[in-house]
Order: sequence, then C-alpha cells, then structure tokens
Amino acid sequence: MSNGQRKTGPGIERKKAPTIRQAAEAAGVSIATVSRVLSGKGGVSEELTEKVRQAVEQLGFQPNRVARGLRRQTTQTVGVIVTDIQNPFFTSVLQSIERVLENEKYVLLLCNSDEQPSREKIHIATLQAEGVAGIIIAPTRSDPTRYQPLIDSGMPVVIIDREIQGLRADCVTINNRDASARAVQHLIELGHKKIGLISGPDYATTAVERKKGYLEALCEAGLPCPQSYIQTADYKQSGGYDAMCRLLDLPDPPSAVMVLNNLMTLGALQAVHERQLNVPGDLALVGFDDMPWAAFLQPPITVVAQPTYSLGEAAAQLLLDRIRDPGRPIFKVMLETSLIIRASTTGVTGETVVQTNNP
Amino acid sequence: MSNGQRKTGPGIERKKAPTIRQAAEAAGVSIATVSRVLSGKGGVSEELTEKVRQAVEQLGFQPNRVARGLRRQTTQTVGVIVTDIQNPFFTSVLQSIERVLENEKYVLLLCNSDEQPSREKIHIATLQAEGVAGIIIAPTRSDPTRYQPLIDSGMPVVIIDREIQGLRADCVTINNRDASARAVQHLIELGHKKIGLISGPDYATTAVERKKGYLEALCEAGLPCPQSYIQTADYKQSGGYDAMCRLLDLPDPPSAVMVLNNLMTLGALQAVHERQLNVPGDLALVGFDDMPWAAFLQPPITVVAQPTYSLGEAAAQLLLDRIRDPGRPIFKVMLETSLIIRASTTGVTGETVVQTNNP
DNA sequence: CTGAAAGCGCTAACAC
DNA sequence: GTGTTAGCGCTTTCAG
Repeated sequence: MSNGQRKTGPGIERKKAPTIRQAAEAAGVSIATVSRVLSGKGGVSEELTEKVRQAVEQLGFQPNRVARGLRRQTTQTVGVIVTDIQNPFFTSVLQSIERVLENEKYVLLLCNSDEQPSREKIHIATLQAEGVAGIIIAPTRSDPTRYQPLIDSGMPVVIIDREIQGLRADCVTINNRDASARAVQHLIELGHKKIGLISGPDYATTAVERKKGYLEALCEAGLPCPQSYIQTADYKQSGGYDAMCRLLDLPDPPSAVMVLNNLMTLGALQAVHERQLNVPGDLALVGFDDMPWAAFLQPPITVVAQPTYSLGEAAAQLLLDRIRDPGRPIFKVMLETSLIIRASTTGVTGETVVQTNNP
Repeated sequence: MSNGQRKTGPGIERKKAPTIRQAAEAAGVSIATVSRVLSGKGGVSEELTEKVRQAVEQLGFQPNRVARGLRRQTTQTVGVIVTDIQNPFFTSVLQSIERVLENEKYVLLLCNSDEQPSREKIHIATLQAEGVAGIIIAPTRSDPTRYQPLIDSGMPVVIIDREIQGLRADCVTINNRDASARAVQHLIELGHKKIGLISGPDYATTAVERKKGYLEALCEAGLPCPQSYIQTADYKQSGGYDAMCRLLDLPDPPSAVMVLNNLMTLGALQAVHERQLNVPGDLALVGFDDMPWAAFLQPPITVVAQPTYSLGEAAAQLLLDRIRDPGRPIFKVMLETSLIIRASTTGVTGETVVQTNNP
C-alpha cells in the first residue's frame, strides 16, 4: 500500500517497468556499466557488454526516456507546429520529417496552431517545458519578435513554409514568387489577358510572394491588373468560394484565375460548378499544391506542385544539424516547384510537368 | 566551463530556463509552496499564493514537464499511432483528438506505423519509454496478443478504426457492416444486379466487416456474387487502380462497384478515366470516406461518410476517463455512418444525405 | 575498464 | 499552512 496503488482494487495498478538498477543486478554489474553499454559509448569490456546485453534482453529493459531527458537536460523529441493539421500539404511534409527523425530515435510532438498566434504561443511554451531537442515551425505570423526569444533561449528552430524576414533561424521555403509568375506566364501564353487572383492572407508571406510573382508576370507581359481582379481570402475553402463568387460577379470578369492554395482551389471550384461554367472555356483555373485527386477533379486542375517531401526532409536535416552544432552558420534553403499542366487551363486530357527552376 | 558549454564558442550554450528553486527564492517561499500553487491543489494562504503568482509571472517560470513526469511517473503526453498519417481520415480524427486533449494540457506524440506491424511495435515501445499517460492506436493487425501485454502493463489504451476481437480495451469503431450493406442496397435500388467490390486487406477488420455487409445486402436481394466480382487490394491508390482494371477486364464486368476506402477510390477512378467510361451510365461507383473534394471529382462520388470528428472525440474522452479511473468497465463504442448520394450512382447533380442508423 | 555517488527539477510525504 | 527532504531513473564525473 506504500506505492501508487489505486483505490479501484488490486491488479489495476500500473506495472512498473524494469529499471536500470534491476538490469544491472541481473547482469551482475553496476548501473553505470549498463548505461554505458546502452548508450553505445564504448569503453566496456566485451565480456561485460555481453552480460549486459543478455540481461537487458531477458528483462525486456528499456531505458526510461523521461529520466534520461531530465538528466541530459534534453529529450529525444522534436516539436512540430503546423498551421493546419488537416491540410495535405502539411501531412505530406510531416511524413517526411518523421521519416528522417525516426532514424535518430526522435519522436514527434505534434501541435496544431490552426493559424492562431495565441495557440502557437502556448504550444511553443509547452514544447519548451517538454524539453524538446528542437522545434520545426510553420509560423502563423511573419513578425520575428514572436520567435526570436525562443531562438535566443538556445532552442534549435527551423522555420518552414512561410519566411520570417530578419529572424536568425534556419528555414526552408519554396520559391513562391517564381512559382506563381510561371503559372501566370502559362496562362498568358494560352492567350489570356484578363487574369484574376485569389490570394491568401497578408500575414502569410507565401501569399505575399505569390502575389508578387503574379503581378510581376502581368507587368512583364504589359497586361493590366484592375484592383478588383485581386481577391484576398483566408486560405480556407469557404474563403476561396466567396472570392471566386466576387470575381465572377464582376461586370467584366477574368477569363482565367489563379488560386493561391489547395483548399481555396476547392472552394473556387465549387463556385464554378454552381454556375455551371465551362472550364477552361469560360474560365481557366490554376491552383497551388498538387494532390492525389487533383487529376480527377472536374476538370483536372493545373497546379503549382510544391516539393513537400524534400521540404520536410530538408527541415528535419537542418534541425538535426543544428542540434548537433548550435554554432553552425544559419541556412536559408529555398526549393523550386513544378508546374503540372492539366485540362483546367488547356482543355486537353493528360498532364505535362514543367520544372520551374530553369528559365 | 563546468557546465555543458559547446566548443563552438561562448553565447551558443543553451540558456537555462528558471527552475522552481529560483521561483521560490524570488517569491520568498519554499519550493513546496510554489509547487502547490502551480499544481492548484490549494492549501496555500492567499498572501503567499499571490506572491508566488507574481514571482512566476515576473520570471516567466514554467514547470519543467520532464522533471514532473519523472517524479509523478506519468507525463502529460498521449501517444497516437496511425496507419497512414497522410490519409485524410486519420488527420481528421487526429484533429479532434488534439482538440479534446489540449484542454487537459496533454500534448500529442504522433507515430506513423505505415501499416507495418514492426514499426508499430517499435513505436509502442518508445511511447512506453516516454512514459505517456495513454495511447490511442489504429492497429495494424487484429491479433490481440500484440496489444494485450501493453494493456496488462497498466497502460491506458484506446483502439480506433479497426476492431480487435478479444482485446480487453476500450475501442471506438464504426458500424462498417451496416454502412456497406446500405451502400449496396442503394445500388440495388437503382436497379443494379451486377455489383463488384474492391475490398481491403484481410488483416483489416474494417475490410472484413464491410465485405460482410456487401455480401449480406446481395444475399438479401437474392443477387449472385461471382468470386471474380470481389477484388482484394491494399487500401492504397495503386491497389484500387489495379483492382478496378481487373474488374473491368472481366468478360462480364459489373455495372456498379463499391470501393472500401478513400485512396482506392481515387485509384479506381483513375482506371475509369483511362477507359473513358461514362459514370454512372457504364459503371456506377460508391466509395468510403467523404472528403472535401469528393463533391468536385469527375463525377461527384457517392460515399459512405464516417463520423471522423466524433470518432476522435470519443477516443480521446475514453482515454481520459481511463487514465482517471483505470478500473472502470471497458467501453466499446460503435458509431453510425451516413450515405452521401451523389452523381456517381444517380447521375444527378447535387447530393442527398441518408443517415444509416435508422432502418 | 569499472563502480560509487552526485545530481537533473520536480512532487509528495512528513514534520513542525 | 508552510518548509524540509527523500527520491523518481538516469548519465556522468570522479576515483580507483
């Protein structure tokens, strides 16, 4: 009765996992020796190593990662904060992050900020209190002061997806400006002169950069861009729907529209369907982010494909490198995209992939 | 130089977070008092409570969750193991799990078994070593002996998605048999007599149950079911594609096909597109799992919609309840689905939702 | 090469 | 009500 037994009766209490002390006893060595063998640092004779191995095996002993974390003052966990856990873009990135980190025995603490800075702040604090070895953040805002204290505290941090100007941290982004410029060029080459944009929120640098690329392409081609052709939404499906409705209700609506993320593309498509417009006859459409179903949508959608896998991989690798060497120089990685051309712009079945990294 | 300073130079070392000792000192009380105030157990005078609050606030002190975890022998973390982190079904479930658990200050350790029992085993061991308060598992296999030791060790566990016969653990599943029976009935009502099935792997009870429902509905209607009409695949997109090809290559192919999960539905659709079949004229199609884009596919797909949000919520709640009272009786929760009827079966624009819980 | 022992920061008896 | 103190299980000096 001296331990944590529950009042719910005997047999319910949590069975205690074997400790290093028991393993040491079973092997007939000191706990230090067991520790040394398990952490693989060497310096233990083959004889004792073997004894320890056997005892560990036989007991099914697993070092307690919490105790180790307390002692080492850093755990084998990495925090990941995304802005939308349901967005396939992030789940794809997450998958590759996990794949890299599991090799090093790290485990992922997943947090969803849901685009809310307040939630993000709480999550950051919690991850710090959890003693994570590092954090990968898809930030909600581009204000560096939100993240600088975290980095100054010595926490290894990698920023992904959105850029944060002036933040001294590793980051992995894609060439958003170029990606959308090329998508718009594609529309221009098809003869479009009235090209609309469904943009994302201004606090997302991805939206800002993509919008820049759009303007740049129009400008280069000498095409006008009425203010009304740029509709800003919130990166959500409903926002995309509303924005597309506004564009279509214009007295002189665009003949082509670029939508700056995947969820808004679905919303835009919804508006197009409701009005039974012919795509691309009445309206050509380009989206952002390729998805398994993009090719089977009505119509198949031309998209800018982000290298989600490489993005996650690079982020995880940068984090590991920084954990190992906090003093190394800061890396800013920018990845290139592809344009996957489908029927929503050409009307033609099938798809063509255009790498956008070589002009 | 006595602490963990890096050879990379001064200023790089990790800044130490304030400890309870410093907070106590700043407040002019003992560490026990600080602990009592922060854990909200009461028994501290208002005066000292206020002093502690201020000191904590001023220092920005946050209790170290690792130390707390070691001392309490349980952490404020919950492990979640899914079979496919990219599947929108799981991300949706995950989102609602997170939503429930964050209220109780739990944080999620996310693991991806990728359908591989070996990976699942490693993840379970790691989560145990992390001292998680409980685990929510979407199991890879239906063999109870894989999970019984974990439960016997006293770990609170909730099984989701797939059922495990004979396992003494809480679980949340959906009424798979009924769901697919009703979907097939829908096809029968539309006059189909040759109904094919693209099933999932036999180790997934969801596939087994859904197949049962399919057979049951056919049987009730007195319809035949040639072996060749049932094609088994792996719940992946490519598997769905291959299976659909096999069905369509049959001398007497079915006039309607039910596909037992979302990814295979995309694959099946791919095969249908390649052959330029008219849906539902040449072939009617029913899928499993509703998704934001299901309504915009070519054609919009009739699906069985699983209550992903409720599923995650129920799982999280069951886990919390079991953590609080390990001795409580075991709950097996089964949720009902809806059938969302779209053009892939009726050829009609728009959608109808049929609750399947009332015969 | 091996073992003894000192804590990591916290909670929970236990004393006052 | 409040403070003192003994660990939780591990890693890492420090002796030998």
